This record gives sequence, structure tokens and C-alpha cells, in this order.
Amino acid sequence: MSHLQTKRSSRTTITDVARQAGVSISTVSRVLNQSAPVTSELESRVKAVIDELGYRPQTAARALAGRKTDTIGLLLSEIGPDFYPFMIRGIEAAARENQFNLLINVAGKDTTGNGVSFTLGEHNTDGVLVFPSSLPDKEIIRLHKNDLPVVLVQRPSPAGLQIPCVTIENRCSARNLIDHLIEVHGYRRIAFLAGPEDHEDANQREFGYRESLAAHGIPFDPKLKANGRFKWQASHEAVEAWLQDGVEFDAIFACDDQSAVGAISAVRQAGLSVPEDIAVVGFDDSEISRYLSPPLTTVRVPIMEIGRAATLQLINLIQGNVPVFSKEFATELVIRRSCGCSNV
Amino acid sequence: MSHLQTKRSSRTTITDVARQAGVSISTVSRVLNQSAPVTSELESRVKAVIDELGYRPQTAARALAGRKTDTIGLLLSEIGPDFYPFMIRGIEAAARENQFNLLINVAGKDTTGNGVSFTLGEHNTDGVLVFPSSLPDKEIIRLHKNDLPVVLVQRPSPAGLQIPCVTIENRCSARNLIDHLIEVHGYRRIAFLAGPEDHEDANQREFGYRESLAAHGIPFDPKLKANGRFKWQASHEAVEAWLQDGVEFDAIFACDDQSAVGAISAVRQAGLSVPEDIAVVGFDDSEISRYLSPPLTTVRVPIMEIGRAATLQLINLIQGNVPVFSKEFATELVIRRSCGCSNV
DNA sequence: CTGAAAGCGCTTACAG
DNA sequence: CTGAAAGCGCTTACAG
Repeated sequence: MSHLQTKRSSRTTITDVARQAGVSISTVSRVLNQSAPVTSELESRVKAVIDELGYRPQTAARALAGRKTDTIGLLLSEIGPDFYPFMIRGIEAAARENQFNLLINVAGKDTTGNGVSFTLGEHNTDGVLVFPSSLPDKEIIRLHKNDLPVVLVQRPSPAGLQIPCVTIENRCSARNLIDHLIEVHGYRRIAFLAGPEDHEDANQREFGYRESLAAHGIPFDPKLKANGRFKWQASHEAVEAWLQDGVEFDAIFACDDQSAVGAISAVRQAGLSVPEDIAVVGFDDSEISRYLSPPLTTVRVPIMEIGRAATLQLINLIQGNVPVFSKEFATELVIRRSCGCSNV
Repeated sequence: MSHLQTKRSSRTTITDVARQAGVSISTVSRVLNQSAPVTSELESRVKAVIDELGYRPQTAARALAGRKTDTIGLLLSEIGPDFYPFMIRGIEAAARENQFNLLINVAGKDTTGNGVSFTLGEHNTDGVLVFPSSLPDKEIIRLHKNDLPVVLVQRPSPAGLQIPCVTIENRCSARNLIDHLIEVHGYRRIAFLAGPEDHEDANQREFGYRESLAAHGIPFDPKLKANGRFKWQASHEAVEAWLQDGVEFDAIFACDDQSAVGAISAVRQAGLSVPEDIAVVGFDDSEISRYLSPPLTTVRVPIMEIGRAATLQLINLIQGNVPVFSKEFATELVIRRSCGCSNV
């Protein structure tokens, strides 16, 4: 008669545990959550049964009854090769330490205008971490107005709102970096590999670059700007094109380390040396930068710490127990070989 | 009197929608899930209200009532810099295309023996993708015996069980790669940077290496083996140590591309050239390999496709509509400059 | 300290 | 095609 079984054998529930231990489900719940005192005798009896049955409370039931998901959402446009893995590492660790799960959604690209359903929000998380280009402002605002805790990372709050942000100091460091190229090495023709246009970090880095040029009386030359888009390939191709077109430059400021990798590869493939013929500098101090040949001069960004801080901010917001501020992380110049300096 | 408000204003529920649209919650549920025919008039009325109220069905309630979470769990020991981002990209895309959420847990390291609570399992997912070193066999077996769909990636099934696996062909490719070094370039002293000891891919690659040596009558020299552990730093240091100790070798087989990056960096930092003084080859063909200087000779592993395939396998298992098999992905030699070949 | 009961917000037979 | 009702598996006041 029972040839049509339910697909999955019904899991053991809190009721099974309670029955087997001879207590009420309330008591089981209490030992599970340590939410109220329980006689040590009952407690150990319940724990024994839990072990014996291999019982794990269902997250969905818990979330529904408890009105919280214990889950943090992570909205990114993309998981690139070097920067985001470290960012995620920081986020993941902070989340886990505080007993939160991580729901990740790589949203970006297919946000083709109309009715995209955003898979992360108030319906399945207690709060979200929003990275650049992952969510339209409109949706961010909606989440925020719906009282869902939101922390923005690497991007400012939409105009008029006070959503907490965790950002990076880009401008001064970029300026210092270019100052170094000009003042120490005497470069005057410094090419610039820009990042994605809607990326605030990238834009700020460009401002710093332009400020430094201006301060040294060097006019900005549009021919020396190309889109590296934080990508190896795009940057490689951009530099290749400059070289083929006979554009003259003695240094390249790559807007992030990834672009720098592409730039170096293009320069060398053209038979030129870094930094002897053309210097290359990057931004981020992502882990690979010290293993490039030559080791990359760049700006250190505390990537993991940013991920961790953003997550802790979000958790504070969720738990409502600490005032939450925006935070800008300091950065610092890291001089290695690729700018022309000889001290490793 | 109401100075003690509930923290979050109660969200709009299916009941609100039903009331406002003048229908039952059953009807709302039906248009939401398209699970049964609804008059187009009611349908549009309900849809309008959903839009107006900004209603999003709560995932927890849905999961509890529907007995499924629509969520896939991803268990990794670590998110490294280049390989896993692409793997995750494939997984994420496949999951999203099939309306599954992705819950990620980086388990590994703190599995310090005793009572670690595994945060991913039957209580919050419909199935899990398990990567090497992320979960003890014991827990994998428990999940499997509890009827939770499991797909193993880059690792074989625990002895005696038939858990579906998605793996990579490592041995032949490694052997072909070493054959190339020996037969084409005449190298005889080929150093080996091993991967993590418990990593099946790494072990298979070592077998291939040893097979090739043996086939050419070259004895395996333990002094030429060191632990690169798939890491830049460890590999850099290992090669540095060889060089300082005066160990002689004319080529390095780095067990993955990351180790190759560290190896190249150490060789060059010692003032030697790749491949003129020492050739270096890797494994994975991760995206960076073609942007290294010189471009890296390696073995192409279809990383994204593996992620996608594993995810589709898992979804098939979850939906129970297609037989699921284990699958081994083919790999192929990618000859670039770093082995000594001149054709880019 | 413990238990009975209500309720979280959905889905899904079951009637009609 | 539509609705009333049961139930998913928990948490949490409320009594005792």
C-alpha cells in the first residue's frame, strides 16, 4: 500500500526528541537555545537523545517562529580573482564567529532593467552587505525603508540617506603614489588605466591621479587614459594598443592590481622591461602583488579587515545594540620594484 | 503605552495581500507559484496588490510549508585567490538559473576534532556540494545516509559508498606535461612542488609526474620535492630554499598555477630567468596564467564548467528526475613560454 | 524550572 | 477556478 513514499524520509523533529526524552518540546527548545534554565538532569537527558537521534533543528521553522533568519546576505556584482576572495574571507569569518550564515548572490550583470527579482532581501536575511554595481539605488532604498539593516561597502550612501558605509581612502593615496612617480623618478608621461565607470573607488583614484598631475604642472592627456576595468585582459589590450599606436609614456598607473598584471604582461610581451623601460604601479596590494616580477609598487588596502568591519557593522545594526557609523579605512603606499625603486 | 515597539515593523504578509485583493490566501499563493490556474482577472488584481505593497513571500514560511529550502549548500575549506572564484562563478550561475540560493560555508580549518557544529546540512539546504578538506568523511556519510543529496567535487566518494563525484583528469595530463619537459626540452632534473597532502588532485598529479620520470629512467629524487601547498608563499619559500641550498634542477613542476606564481617569483628574485635558467610549469590554466611573464605552460582545467556541472548534478539529485553519475572532466596541455617553448 | 497552547507565514490536499 | 482548513517545526509568552 505504501508504494508511494514521500520523497525524503521525514526527518526527526523536536517532537521526536521530546517524546523520546520524556519532556515537552518547550524544554527541548530551551536546552537547544539555552534560553531559560533547565534542570541539569533533564538537560543531559535531552542532549543524549539529540545526539542519539542526530537531531538538527530545522532552520526554516526556527526562522519562522523566531522571526529572524540568522543569515547575512552578500550582494556582489562579481567575484573576481584576487580582491573579493580575501574580502569574502573576512566576511565569512566575522559572520561565522557570530553564528550567522552567509547567503551570497552575484547579482550584477543580468540586472537588465525591468523585473529582475532580487534574490536577497528582507524575505531571507536579517541584513545585507551591498557591494558596488550589485543593486540599483532604488532597491537599496527600498530595503532600507523597509527597515532591513544594510551596510554599503566600497560605495557611498545614496543621496539623502544615512546608510552606513565602509569605504577606502583612495584619493590621497593615489595622489601620493603619483607624487612618488613624478618626484622621485621624474616620470612626466604617466598613463592611466581606469576602472569601471560607476565604481567610486576607481573614480577617486583617478581624482588623486589628476590632482598630482595638476600640482606638478603636468596637463592631463586624454590619450593617456584607457579603460582597464579592473581586468587583466582589458588592461593588457589597452596597453598593447598604446604601444602599437606609438603613444609615449614612461609609467602606467593601473587603477588596481589586476590591471597592473595585465599592464606588465603587455609591456613585457612587447619586449620591454618593467620598470627599466616603463614603470607600472597598481592599487590594492592584493596578495599577488608581491609575487609579480618585478614585485609591484602599489597601495595597501586592508581587504580582509574591511570585510570583517563591514560584517560587524551589519551585525551591530541587526542586533541593535551599538550605534553604527560609517567608516573609512586608511591605506598606505607600498614601494616595491615596479616603480623603479631598487630597495625590494 | 506603545513605547516598547517590536524592533522591526511587521512585514506585509500573504494575508495582507489577500485581503487587499479580495481573494483567499490560496489564490495569492497560486499566482505566486503558478501552481494552479487562476482567472486572469484575479491574477492581475493580485499582482497589482503585490506590486503596490512591495510584498515578498518569506522564505522561511515557504520552506517550512513546502518542505524544501530551494537552497544549495557549498562547503569549502577555503576560498583561494584564483581557482575558486571561477568555480563559484560556475556554481552560482547554475544555481541561479534554476532558482536556487547559495549558502556558502568555509569550513576547513577550525574543524578542530571534537564538537564542531557543521552549519550546512539537511536543516537548511536541499543538498550540498562538498569540496576537499571541508568536511570529515564521517559527516559526509551521515548526510548521505540521511538522504540529503550530496555531490563531491574534486574528491572521490568515501570507500563503499556511491556518492556522485565531479572530478578532474589529473594523472595523464601531468604525465604528458612532464613528458613534454623531458622529451622536448631535455630536462632531467625536474623539481616538484606538491599540493596539500589530503588533496586528491594534488596526489594524482604527483603520480603522473612520477610515472613520467620512471618511464624515462629518471629516478625520483626526494630532495626535489617540496610542499607548495597550492600557495604563493609556501612555493616561493620552497624554491628559495632549494636555490640557497644549491640544489640543482632545470625545471619546476608546480602542482597548480598558484605554486607556479610563487616559483617564478623566487627564481627571478634570485636573478635567474624563466625559462632560460629554470623552466616552470603549472596546472589549472587559471586565468592569470596567460598574464604571467613569461606566460605559463600549464594544463587546462575547465573550472567554471566543473562548478556548473557539479551544481546541475546536485539539482538533478534534488529534483530526482534524472539519473546522476559521477563525471570526470578531461584536461589538456597548454603550451606557452615558461617551459622553454618559443611559440607563445 | 516545566508544560500546554498559540502563532510565525506559508503550501497543499480537500471540497465545492 | 476558488476558498476554508490543516499542518509544516519551531519559539515564546502564559500559567503553574
